[in-house]
Amino acid sequence: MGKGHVRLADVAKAAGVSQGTASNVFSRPEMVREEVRERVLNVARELGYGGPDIKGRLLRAGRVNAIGVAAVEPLTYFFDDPWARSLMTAIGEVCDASGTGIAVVSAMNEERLAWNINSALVDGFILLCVEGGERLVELTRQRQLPFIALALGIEDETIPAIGIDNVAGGAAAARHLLELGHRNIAILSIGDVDGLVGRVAPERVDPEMEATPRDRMHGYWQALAEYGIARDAVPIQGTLHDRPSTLAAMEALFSAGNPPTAILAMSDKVALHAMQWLAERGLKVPEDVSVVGFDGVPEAATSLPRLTTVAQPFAEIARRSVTAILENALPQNHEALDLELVVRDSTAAPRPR
Amino acid sequence: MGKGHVRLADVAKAAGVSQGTASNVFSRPEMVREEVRERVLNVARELGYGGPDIKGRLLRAGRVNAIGVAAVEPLTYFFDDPWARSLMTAIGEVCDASGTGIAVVSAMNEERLAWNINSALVDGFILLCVEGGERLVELTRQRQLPFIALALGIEDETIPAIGIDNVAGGAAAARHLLELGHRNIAILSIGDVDGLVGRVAPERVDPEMEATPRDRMHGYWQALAEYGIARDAVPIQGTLHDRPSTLAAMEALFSAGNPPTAILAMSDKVALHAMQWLAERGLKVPEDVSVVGFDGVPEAATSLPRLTTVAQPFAEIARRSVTAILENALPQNHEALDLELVVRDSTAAPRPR
DNA sequence: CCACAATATTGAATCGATTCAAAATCCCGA
DNA sequence: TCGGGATTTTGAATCGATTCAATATTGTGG
Repeated sequence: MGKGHVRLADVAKAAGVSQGTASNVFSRPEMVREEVRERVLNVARELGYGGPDIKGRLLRAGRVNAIGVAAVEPLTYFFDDPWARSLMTAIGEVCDASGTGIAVVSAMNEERLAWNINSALVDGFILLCVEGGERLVELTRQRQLPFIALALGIEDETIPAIGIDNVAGGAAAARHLLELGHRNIAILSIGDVDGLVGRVAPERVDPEMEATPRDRMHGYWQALAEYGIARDAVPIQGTLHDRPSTLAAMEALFSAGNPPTAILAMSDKVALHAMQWLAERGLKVPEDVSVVGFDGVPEAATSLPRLTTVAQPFAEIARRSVTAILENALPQNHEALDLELVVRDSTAAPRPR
Repeated sequence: MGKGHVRLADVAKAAGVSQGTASNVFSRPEMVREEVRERVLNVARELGYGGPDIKGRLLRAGRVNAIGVAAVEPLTYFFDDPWARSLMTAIGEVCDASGTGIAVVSAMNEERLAWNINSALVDGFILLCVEGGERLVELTRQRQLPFIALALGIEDETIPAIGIDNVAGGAAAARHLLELGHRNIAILSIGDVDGLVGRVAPERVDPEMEATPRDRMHGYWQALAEYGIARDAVPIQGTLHDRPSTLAAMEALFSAGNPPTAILAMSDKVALHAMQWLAERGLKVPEDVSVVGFDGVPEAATSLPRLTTVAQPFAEIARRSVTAILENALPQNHEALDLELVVRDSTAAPRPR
């Protein structure tokens, strides 16, 4: 910190050995005679030298031993959002095992994002492409480091990515409700486009929605069709994936005539907020209304009632991502991992009427 | 990434300019004639040069523009634990505003922790001293970077730290319950020492507990004493600050005769688990049992019922910590920030009997 | 057309370590 | 005491950029 920063060269000179030897004292101590080693160590202590500076070492080694996780979201996203946290936790587990560090990189604005991506000291990136995925990928490409995109809905097969089978997952969720006997189902969609809040017409889904919610929607529709239910018959309420818009969506759904007996929520976060709204309105889950979430975040397992959801294989996603980057063995094709319907206490047959 | 890594020198040579000029093209473009700039940029593109490598720049500049947050916990802790997350979110907010990155550094074991601390590419550290704080401080000291300790209960005034007034906070929490009329109160303590699980005798608090829970305990006792209640009259159940041990503690508290009408929990996490246990047992909060948490994490504001708690000034702690490190203006004395009692729906007068 | 100021470019030093071929030293048996 | 293999140490090159004093070029007014 101070001015007179001591460096390895200073220690070497003061101890009367070459810089190479001094370096060895710290990085490969077994290589240097004990007597010399001790002398150097002593001098180092006297001078207040705290061991090799990582920056110098880094320049030679070229390896940082850390991976960056990036998203077009504020930094708080990584610690706030249930999905991001589930993923970060899983990534943390893998990194812990391999002694790798994690740097979270994010951005308030475009310009800063570019700068952050370019200056992050990492060996590679995991990209959380929830929003603005294309841009994020483009930016990261320039950095010329290994990266892998998650939650990306893009067709471009040249982008290393790990995906999940959102269509099948959505279908499983809807089918579960249908099998229980529900025929009056409403959908809570997610997205960050302002236009897609409030009642959303089915025609707008394909052109306007991001890939993830779009695929989930198609999954819902697919199962619904199997039971002869038309798209127009299931109301879609768009949310901004936050509490206020979810509450508003529920309000709209239940203030209209013929309220739904079951809700398909495109994320657990939204589902959990919806359940809170229902509880505050005195509606019982699952007796009055069934709710199915999506993602399988830990909160879903401890909510009251515990939430039925479609779980992502977070551990598997994390494992593949981290090893792909660390070993620079990026997947050549887009793999879509399977999701698993986890039935818990938030779904039941509709009340007979 | 391949083998033939292009560097600035290559670009310079290929473009027929000096390395200095080439450097300027990227870092201070206004300094070089447009014609030259364009030529260099073109050559760079052809060669596949992706801009200055951060590692080289770093070595010169010496500044990373990132701060490390460290704890003697696995990496998952930062994304899992409510308290850590609240802090991380607050830190993220401050860092976002100043364009600073965050690296989380942690450790499974001692050895790895030392290595991680020493090799983290950061300008300074924020230390989460929930456990093993002394050791963490010692390790970080060697790195000779600015650091600031949080949640440290240590007397050593030479350690830059930001603390909170746990005694006053604990007293406020207890006083709140006492004012409501509760006289039969139980305490849920927290700690990672195996010995302090289950029923804890008051005598063991001072010698065995970590500073934070110890101070909170003294705060509770202080208020209790004001109302003439002896230490021995309030049962203390130790938890490991996780779900299973909290559930076990509640079990013990309520299976004995004369169950408490109110619970003082030393953290919101524990309080929230306790409330879940109560709900599952059919006990109503606050009608049957009042619960007060500690910390003021966001979950406490959205739980059902919303949790009364003693809130830490997370934003203020984060602001002070980050600016202290970034400006290398570390506090010279231990400041203890005030806590605020936030009364919500989990506390009420005890049922008349 | 020249002197002189303003602007661009160069080249070498620097940041703080690691690495490795070559040189020096050590150790041991003959 | 000497040879020669094993072990240590040295010194210089290298990693990939930035910086800045010195030099070259351009532009302007007289």
